[in-house]
Amino acid sequence: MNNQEVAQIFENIADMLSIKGEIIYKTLAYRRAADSIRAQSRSVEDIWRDGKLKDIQGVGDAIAKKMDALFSQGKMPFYEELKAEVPVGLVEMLKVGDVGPKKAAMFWKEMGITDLDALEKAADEGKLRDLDGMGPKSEARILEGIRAFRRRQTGRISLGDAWPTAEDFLARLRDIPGVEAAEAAGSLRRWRETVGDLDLLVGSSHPDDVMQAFLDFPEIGRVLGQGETKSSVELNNGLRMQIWVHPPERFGSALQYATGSKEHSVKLREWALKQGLSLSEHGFKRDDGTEILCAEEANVYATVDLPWIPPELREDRGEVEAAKAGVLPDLVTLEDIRGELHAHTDWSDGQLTLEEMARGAQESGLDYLLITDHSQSLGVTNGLSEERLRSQRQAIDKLQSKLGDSFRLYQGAEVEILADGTLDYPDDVLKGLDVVVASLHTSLRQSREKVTKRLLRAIRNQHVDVIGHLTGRLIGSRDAADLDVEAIFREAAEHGVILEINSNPERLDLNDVHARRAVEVGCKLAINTDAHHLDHYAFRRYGIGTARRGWVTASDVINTLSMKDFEAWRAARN
DNA sequence: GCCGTTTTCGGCCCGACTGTTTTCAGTCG
Repeated sequence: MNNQEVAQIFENIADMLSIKGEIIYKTLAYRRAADSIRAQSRSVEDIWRDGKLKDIQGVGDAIAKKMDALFSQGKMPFYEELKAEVPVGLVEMLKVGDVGPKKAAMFWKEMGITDLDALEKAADEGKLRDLDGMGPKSEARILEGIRAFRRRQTGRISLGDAWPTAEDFLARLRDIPGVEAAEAAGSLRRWRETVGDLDLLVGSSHPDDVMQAFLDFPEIGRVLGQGETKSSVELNNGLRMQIWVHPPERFGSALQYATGSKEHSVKLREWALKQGLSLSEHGFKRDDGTEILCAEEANVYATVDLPWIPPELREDRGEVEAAKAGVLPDLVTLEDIRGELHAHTDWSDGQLTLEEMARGAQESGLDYLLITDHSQSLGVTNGLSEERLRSQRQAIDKLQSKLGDSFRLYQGAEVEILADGTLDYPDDVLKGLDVVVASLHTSLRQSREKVTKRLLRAIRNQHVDVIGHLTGRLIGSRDAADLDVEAIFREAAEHGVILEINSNPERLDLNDVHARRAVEVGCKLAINTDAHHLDHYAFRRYGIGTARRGWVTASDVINTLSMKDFEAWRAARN
C-alpha cells in the first residue's frame, strides 16, 4: 500500500470524525498525520517494518497502532467500523463548496441525505432552505457548488497553464493606477505540480478602486465572493482566481499569508506566539496591541529571527526547523543551469531541425546541448535506425564546426528500455554516443517487480548515463508506473547514473518528494526539458520549481556544470 | 490525538466573508 493510499485513509477518518462532531483537535491530528505521511519520501510500510512509525511527525501511539493493524492484517478495524457508521457519500459531500462537516451532518440526520445526488435533488426541490441556518441563498450556493464540483472533476490545472495565465493577469494588474505591487501567491508561488485556483496579491493604498478594476476584467464570468480585502471569481474558462488587496506597508505579511501553505503558516504563527507575537496577514501584534508592519516578506521571517524561507519549501516538511537551525539548503536556480541533456529534433518526433534547436539553446545562454532523439523501436516517433543514427552523427559534427568553440553539441539518444529490460540499441552502438539517456515509454503497466527489474537492468548497463522521466506518469492522465523507487535510487547512486527531473509540466518526473529522496540516497540529478520545439526550453522553470521543492541544490544537478567540468564528468564515465 | 525552549497536562493560528441572524455560526484558506 503506497503512502498516498495510507494518507487517504487518515484523511477520510478525519472527515468522518468531523461529521460525527468529534472535537476539532482530534480531526486535526488525523489530518496532520495524513499530510505528514504524504510528505514522507520513504514508503511508510517500510518505515513500519523498521518499527519507526512514531518517528513520523504527527504520528503518536494511537495512529501508529492503527497503521500497524493496517499493514499486518490488511485492514484497520477502527476505519471499518467508522465506515459502517458514517456513510462514505458524506465525505465526498465535504468537497462541495459551502458544505462543511456541520451541514453535511445536518443533511444526513435531518433529511437522510447520504450522497451528492440526493443532496442535489433536495436542493433542486427547495427542501434544504427550511433547515436551521439555511435559507434560499445558501440552498442556491450549494446547488451551484455541486455543479461546479462535477465540472472540475478532472481536477487541478497544470503549472504550464497556470503560470502564463497568472503572469498575464499580474501584468495587467500592475497597469492599474494605484497598484504598487502585484505577485502570484498560493500553491502557484510554491510551484506545486498542479494548482486548484490562482491566488494573486496586490499592494495598493486604494483597495476599492483596484478591486473594482479587477472585477471589470472581461475574462471574469462570475463573482463568487467580494469583500474589502479579498474577492473570489470564476473566469469564463472555469478557472478560479482569488485576489487580495493590502496596503503596501503590509504587503510582506499579506504575501506570506497568501503564499501558505496553511501548515507552514501555522508553524510560523506558533513560533511567533512563543515570542509574544500574534501573526496575521496584517502583520504582527504584540500583547499590548501595538503592531509591527512588514512591507517586505523577508521582514516577517526576520521579526521572528528566521532567515527568509523560499516559497517552494513552505510545506511544513522540516523547513521551519531547518531555518531555526540555520541549515536551509541553498536551492538550485534557473541561472545555475548550463546545459540541456534531453532534446528532440525532426530526426525523430521533434518539430525543428538540429540547427534550429542548437541555435535556440545557444541563444538562451546555454553552453552545451545533448541531442536525444528516440531509438529505433519507437516507430510512432520516427525512432532512428542504427544507420540513421550514424548519419545524424555526421550532421552533428558538421554543425558543431559552424557553431564555434563556445557551444558544444553532443550526440546522445533517448534509448527505449524494452519490455524485457534490454535496451533498444546494442552496446557497441551505445558506446559510440556521447551521453545515453534511457527511458520507458511502453509496458508501464507491468507488475512492480517487472518494471523495477527493467530499470535496474538499464542502470547497470555501463553505457547508460541518465534515466529519463523515471515513472512515466502524465499528470492528470496517466498514473506513474508502480516502482520500487528506493531500490532504483540505491542502484543509480552506486553506478553514478543520473536521474532526470523532466520539466515538461505534464510530467514533472521525478516529482518533488522523489527528487529529495534521490539526493538523500546519494544520486545526482539532471533538470531537462525534453524539448520538441524551441518554446519547450521555457519548461525548464517548472523543473527548477520541482527541484527546489525537493530541497535540491546546484551541486546535486549535473547540468549545472560548466562545459569544461561536464566534459570531465563525461570522460570519467567512459 | 499529538506534543514539549512556558507544559507529560493543557493547550493546540488567525481573520475574512456570507447568510442567517439580531450577535453569530459555518466555511474557507
